[in-house]
Amino acid sequence: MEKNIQEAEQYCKENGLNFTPVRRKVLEILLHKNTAIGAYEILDLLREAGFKNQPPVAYRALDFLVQNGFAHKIEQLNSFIGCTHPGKDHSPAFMICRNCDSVSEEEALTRNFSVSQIASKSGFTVEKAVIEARGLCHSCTSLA
Amino acid sequence: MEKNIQEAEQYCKENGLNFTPVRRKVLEILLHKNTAIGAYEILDLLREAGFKNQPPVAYRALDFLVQNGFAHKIEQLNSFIGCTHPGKDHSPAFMICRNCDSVSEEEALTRNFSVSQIASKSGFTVEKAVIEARGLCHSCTSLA
DNA sequence: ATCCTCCATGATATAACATAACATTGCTGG
DNA sequence: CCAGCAATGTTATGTTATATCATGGAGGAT
Repeated sequence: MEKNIQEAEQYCKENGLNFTPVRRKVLEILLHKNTAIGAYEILDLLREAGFKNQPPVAYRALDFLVQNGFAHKIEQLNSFIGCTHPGKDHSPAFMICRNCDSVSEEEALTRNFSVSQIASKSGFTVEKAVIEARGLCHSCTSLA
Repeated sequence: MEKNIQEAEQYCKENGLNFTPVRRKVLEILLHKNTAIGAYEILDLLREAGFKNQPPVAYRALDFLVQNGFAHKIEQLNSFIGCTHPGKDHSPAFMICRNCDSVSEEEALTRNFSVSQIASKSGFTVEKAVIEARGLCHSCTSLA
């Protein structure tokens, strides 16, 4: 946990990123849970810790963390989770338990994998899968 | 398009589902676009068509359509798209173009596939992939 | 040293998305 | 007839997210 924070700090230093107190705090909050948490819950925790607590405070910090690979947004839950193995170039798959709300991040290496493979490796039983790719469709690629 | 509606109607008849006017209208709205559209935009179109337009009207119809496989929610966009090949048991993957906003639904058969496979088949260039599975984690499965 | 610019934060307001809760209607079967 | 149920009507509110403009503080250029 503390190790993850320090790695983030190191990475920011090396890459000219500003790892400010509120960004650090939000990352700490995220890493202290293994469930995804919403922006407004983060906001409450920030207030308790003495930070300002208007929505943009949380959303800005989250944007920074997501942009730089320290956190991910879980779209189905409109909430966020700390990244347990940051590294700029990964394409994660999340396994969200409907019973205990735990979220585990699995690496979908090179985007070449199958959900069932990943799930069975970790003992997860998939009931529903959301797969949404963003990019350029065939015609828009051609135009470029 | 009209064919899809009739199939939906037929399917509902066979399965004791109530394909009411507002549900039909929402499905028509969804099928007339190849982009995903938000609940409030649907609401506007419903009003124009003479339906009531409080939010629950749209959300209820959308729930029905999603429940029964006639539409899907695109989580990244908080919006909805008509299903082009309904059939109770499918596990779709969506390719969302950032340039023209088109969304294409590909079948991720048996949940055993890879995003890159699907994408290359359709000429889509993936920039980011969201993969989120819901179900039961290992420990919660054991407890059951 | 002064100023300028940039990035981050502070603060206010509002937009966009979604659901709770209760009332009403209209069908269907006893 | 009327009880029960599914769908819809209606009002209100909850939840998530962003736009916009103001302020502050660090670091570089002259």
